[in-house]
Amino acid sequence: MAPLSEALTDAPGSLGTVRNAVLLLRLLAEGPAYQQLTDLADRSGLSLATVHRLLRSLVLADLVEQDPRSSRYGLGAELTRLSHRYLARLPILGAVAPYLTQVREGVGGTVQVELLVGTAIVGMDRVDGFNADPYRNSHHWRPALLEVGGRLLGARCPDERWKLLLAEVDEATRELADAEREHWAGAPWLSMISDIPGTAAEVAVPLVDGHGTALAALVAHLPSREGADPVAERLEASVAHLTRAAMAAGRTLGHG
Amino acid sequence: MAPLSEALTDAPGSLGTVRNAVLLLRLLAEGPAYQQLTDLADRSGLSLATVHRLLRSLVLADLVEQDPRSSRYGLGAELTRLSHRYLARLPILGAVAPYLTQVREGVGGTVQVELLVGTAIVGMDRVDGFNADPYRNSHHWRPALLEVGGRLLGARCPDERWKLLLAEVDEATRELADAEREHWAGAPWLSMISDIPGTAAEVAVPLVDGHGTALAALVAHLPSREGADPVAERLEASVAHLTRAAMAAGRTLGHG
DNA sequence: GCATACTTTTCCACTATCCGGAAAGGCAAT
DNA sequence: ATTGCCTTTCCGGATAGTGGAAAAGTATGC
Repeated sequence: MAPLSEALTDAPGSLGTVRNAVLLLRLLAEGPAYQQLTDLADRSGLSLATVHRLLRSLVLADLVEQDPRSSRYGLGAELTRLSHRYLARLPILGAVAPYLTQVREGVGGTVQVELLVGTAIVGMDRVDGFNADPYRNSHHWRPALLEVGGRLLGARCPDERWKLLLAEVDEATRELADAEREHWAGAPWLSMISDIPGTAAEVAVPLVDGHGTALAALVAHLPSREGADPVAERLEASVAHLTRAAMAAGRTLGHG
Repeated sequence: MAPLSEALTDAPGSLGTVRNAVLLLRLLAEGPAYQQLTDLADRSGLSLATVHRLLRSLVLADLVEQDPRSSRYGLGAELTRLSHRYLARLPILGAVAPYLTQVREGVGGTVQVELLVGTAIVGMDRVDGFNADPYRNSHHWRPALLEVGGRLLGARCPDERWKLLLAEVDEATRELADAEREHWAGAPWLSMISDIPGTAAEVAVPLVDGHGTALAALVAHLPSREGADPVAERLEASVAHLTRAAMAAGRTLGHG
């Protein structure tokens, strides 16, 4: 049976139909954009007829699209509408949004607000730097522990969730993460040499609410400028800008 | 019965459970962030027990969150992950993304890629202008026909969909839209005096694939600069930049 | 060109399971 | 303490979702 289905198999008190529908959405979310019925039936462990019925229902709801050419199935556009509604009413996003442009001014690079959802770190809002690289990975996402923002947020999660995050990465990073967790959880900011071309480093600070829980990460990408001040100095300045914005956002949030 | 439920009531060949689950998601998407069970049961026309069961299932799947304080229900974070996966694999977004920074350079204002989903126009990718207003309505969304991008895309839709769009706006814009549809559908670009503070006008061009169907709109917000060239001139220049990017994106798309 | 293999879709009887009414638990007020 | 409101659980019965198998539709081979 597919790994994903196990995670959902034993969920007492959950409607089977809903469970199966969500399972299909998850299967569609991984792998290629459009997938065939047979394959989905195989991976889900459900019968062909059931999968077909479920997908037809989801298509009717626009949560799933069927490619008219190949009649294969993929995720649907309605998901973006629901997601937008979710984000539009997320207090933390509204709280930081006004400060993002200021931070860009100070940092000079791209600034992003990242959320930890499931085991992935995803960018929810961004302000691109002035001389940003044309290759902007807007909807890219990676396992949380591979990104600086994810480490910051992941280390602050309860152990149960932390284990899930570890399971998503390779042996090397797992060891690193286990060794560094304490440090990551306590640090007021975290930096990392960036994989992104044209960017020297990325640095993140947590966005905390009135109760002290970290809701999101504010991440800046420092551009690499030849012959400019050493990275260490610019990094320090960036941290100052980020923290200031984070604290301001935290204040407007208050005790949620 | 609530207006939304009617739209879903008669959907032959759709599983009732899925239909109801989606109905609840839609109800949660409109109105306040967190809503109470009783209210949802009322609006959906379903029994309390049923709504409770459905919501519990959706919570287990992270598509819905329950506020531990008030035990009210709202949309869940998993929606953003699914939405991200959808967007990450949407060809048109990948095709324009590299050109957005160029367009910003030329236009000097914020540039956005907008999609028509349901009856709403939503921004899927954006590059903020250099002196962008701190008030950036990132996850704002409005009925399609109120925005210039929505008019461009809506007018190109089949009549059936066009009617739905009309139903979402007030009488005045409805008349305007009916009169202008032909024009909007044929125009290679469309502009409009902007409601957004600090912005003089917005202008949009369609992003078309190899078959000539408009998949999205590329929208630029021209900043208002005092004593600068008349808006008309800057608008013309912006249209040039936008069209060039749109054509380049269309080429990399090819015949999908 | 036909034949083969594969994939999607439909049909149908069965019973698993989803539904609604009603009762039981919580939580804030008055 | 009592009342009212909202959430959660319980339960029998009938609905409606399930899976096997057959049919329709499409691509691939020779």
